[in-house]
Amino acid sequence: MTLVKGLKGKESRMRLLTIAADEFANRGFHETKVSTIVTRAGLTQPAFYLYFSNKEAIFDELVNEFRTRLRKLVQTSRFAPTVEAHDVPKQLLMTLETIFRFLAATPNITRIGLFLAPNSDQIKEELTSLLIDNLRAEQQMGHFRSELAMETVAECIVGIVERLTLSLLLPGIKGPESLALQVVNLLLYGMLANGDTSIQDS
Amino acid sequence: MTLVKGLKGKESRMRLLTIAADEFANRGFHETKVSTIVTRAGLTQPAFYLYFSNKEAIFDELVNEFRTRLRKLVQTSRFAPTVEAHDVPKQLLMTLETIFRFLAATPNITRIGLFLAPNSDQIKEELTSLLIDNLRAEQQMGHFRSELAMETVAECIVGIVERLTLSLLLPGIKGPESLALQVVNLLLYGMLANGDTSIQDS
Amino acid sequence: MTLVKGLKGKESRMRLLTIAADEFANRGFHETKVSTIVTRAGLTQPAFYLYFSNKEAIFDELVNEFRTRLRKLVQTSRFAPTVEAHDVPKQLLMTLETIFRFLAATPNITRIGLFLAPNSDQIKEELTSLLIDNLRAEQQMGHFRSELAMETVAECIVGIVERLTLSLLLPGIKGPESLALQVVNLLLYGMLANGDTSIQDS
Amino acid sequence: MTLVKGLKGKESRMRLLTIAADEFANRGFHETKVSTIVTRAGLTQPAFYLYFSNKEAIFDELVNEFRTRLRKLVQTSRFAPTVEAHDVPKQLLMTLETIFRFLAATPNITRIGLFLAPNSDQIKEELTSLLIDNLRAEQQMGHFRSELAMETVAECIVGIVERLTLSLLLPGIKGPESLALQVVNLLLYGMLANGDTSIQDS
DNA sequence: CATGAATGAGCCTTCATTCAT
DNA sequence: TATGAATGAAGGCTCATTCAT
Repeated sequence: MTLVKGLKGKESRMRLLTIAADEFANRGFHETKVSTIVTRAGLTQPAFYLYFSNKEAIFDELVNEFRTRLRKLVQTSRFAPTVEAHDVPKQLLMTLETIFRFLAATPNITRIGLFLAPNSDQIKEELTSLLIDNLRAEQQMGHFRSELAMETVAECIVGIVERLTLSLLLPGIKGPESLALQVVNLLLYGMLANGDTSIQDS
Repeated sequence: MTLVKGLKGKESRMRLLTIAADEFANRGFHETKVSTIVTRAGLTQPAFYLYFSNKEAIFDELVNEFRTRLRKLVQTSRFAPTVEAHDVPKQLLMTLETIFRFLAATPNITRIGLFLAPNSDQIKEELTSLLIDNLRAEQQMGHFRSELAMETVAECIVGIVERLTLSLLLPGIKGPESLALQVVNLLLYGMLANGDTSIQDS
Repeated sequence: MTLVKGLKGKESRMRLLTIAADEFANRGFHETKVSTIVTRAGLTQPAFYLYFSNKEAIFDELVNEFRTRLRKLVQTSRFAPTVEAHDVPKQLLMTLETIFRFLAATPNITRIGLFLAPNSDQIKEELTSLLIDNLRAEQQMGHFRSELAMETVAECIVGIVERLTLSLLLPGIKGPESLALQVVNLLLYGMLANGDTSIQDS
Repeated sequence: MTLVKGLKGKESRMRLLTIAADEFANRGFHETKVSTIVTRAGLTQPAFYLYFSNKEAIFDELVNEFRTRLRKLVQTSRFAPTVEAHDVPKQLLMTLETIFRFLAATPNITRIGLFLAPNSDQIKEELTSLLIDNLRAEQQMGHFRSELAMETVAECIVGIVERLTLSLLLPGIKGPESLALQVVNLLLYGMLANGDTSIQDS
């Protein structure tokens, strides 16, 4: 007999979610069949509809899980406003590490929320605007160059994060810490060997 | 009667390609129906198979068109190897401008090749490795900081380009020149207001 | 604890019957879902099968309830055989009133037994043949015109009753007494303003 | 080769309609399977959707066909306004004969439109209101008794027609002419052997 | 007396693709 | 160069019903 009433149902639901995440991440929405999910979960088709109203519903739930967790993560890791100038690199580094670690820890819903969801753009926009707030605050405190348009910078950071995630992080080629470090190094200090040339001058 | 033999056929084929690009770009592969393409082209379904062996074939043709054109573009705009240090920014700027202009000029196949194609990763890898070659050459000439791993930097640049393309360029929010300028400014000189702090120090 | 053994079960069963009648009457057999009945009754699906062997069984029980009650009613209100000529209208009036009152009193099972049951024809046939007996007796006593075929007349009366029930009685537009009166008036005296013309003459 | 372009399609469509009418009439909407219709028509399932957008669509088309034809019929057979008193029976007889003949001639769509359609009530209402117009006109010309409420009389006639159709006409037990004659006889002259008793007197 | 959990069976519908003309 | 007509293959979903507790 079951110790906790309703436990078995919760477990079936959970199994379906996990398997669905795996299927969606590796095959995409259309190539993922309800029949496959259900078979892998050791259930039959009607059981699926016991827990989710349709195929889209389970997909959306996964997308929302990613979205919610990402949002919480970014909101939590906001720069402390009283940060000293020499703390900026460390702060940025930690933020990026946190993000990369989260993305690496949940690769399936990352793929779903970041690359597969029809509304992945919204998710990224949300992330971008949270970043913009942080960046602008730093900029007004004089930590970042005033001539940089932070909306664009934020988009760049998001672009960097998503590309590195897809091609280096998720395949396991590089780890979260390594990537965070390189990104900070690139973004803060730029590529040039010496800082004496400015593009505006040319 | 047609003046040039096969002209009408060529035109039908062209129409199908153009409409397909529009449909694929705006709805994705699965949501695009052969029946819709064909109807918009003023043809019937069997006519479609006169020109393309199946739905994937027309999609692939569009992907390849993008891929080929992008490849040509990047190969052409390779950095001249004998470049002077103060030319680096201008060179990078021009390269990025060229790329953004190309992407903005053919928005439909850009969306297809960059975001929809299952092999869009390959396309980006190709772009990345071309970039790596260029960047490494510059680095060895002492123009770029030696501690930067150019494979990662190249990925970052590609990530930046694709994100800015999707969220600012294709929607027409910013133009190619403006974006190129901002990217160069960010990448070359970094974000910090003054360069006296190093992340390694922390 | 329940005072009377099995009381709770009887109540559940009753509740299911009442709700099922409502659902069947308003949606029809196929559009009525066991799940709905059960939910409205505050029970779960398996509980349903504690009381009824299947969906058809509960439907049939409702149909039979209607059938039985109708049969009793009609048998009871049989014409007294020794009726005087001037009592005929009153008798018919009372019979019709009784029927209309019964139908109006239980609208749900009326709808089910009269319009939804696949065997509603049998029910009506039964009613018809009871009517035929009565009518023929009257006819032989010289109260009704001898050239009328009472089988057909009985069908007509049943048709009138069912139509008036559906469109005027159940919606509450007219009451049982009003309808009975009009029907008697029409059936006994006919429509013609004066009786001097006969169809056979034409 | 086909003589008339598009003929084959029209024929397939027609076949589907005819077979569907037969299935619906004999089994009802839910028990009728698209697969059955299509098999009987010598086609496959997708072919069905070439001609009808779904199962309901073909059902509705049959209902509408019945509705339209019935409407036309009744509108056409309207009483001529200048009718002489002694023509009334003949007129009514002809109208009823026409209706019964129509119903008998197309038994399948009759069953569908009159007893199966969810909106069969509307259809009958429409018929009723057309009847009311006719009856009232006659009444005002003094042909029918002024104390009869023609709305109710019309309902009665419709009820008679539908019941006789179902139990005597469609099964082939009686023919249109016979039924029409009996109905007229009953409706016009009433059931009483002599007209000297009035219900109001009792 | 009742429930949590699950299933068997089946139907509608869609879409890319083809055949014959 | 094209069309009218049709199909193969498959997938999502629903519902009545049952098992084990």
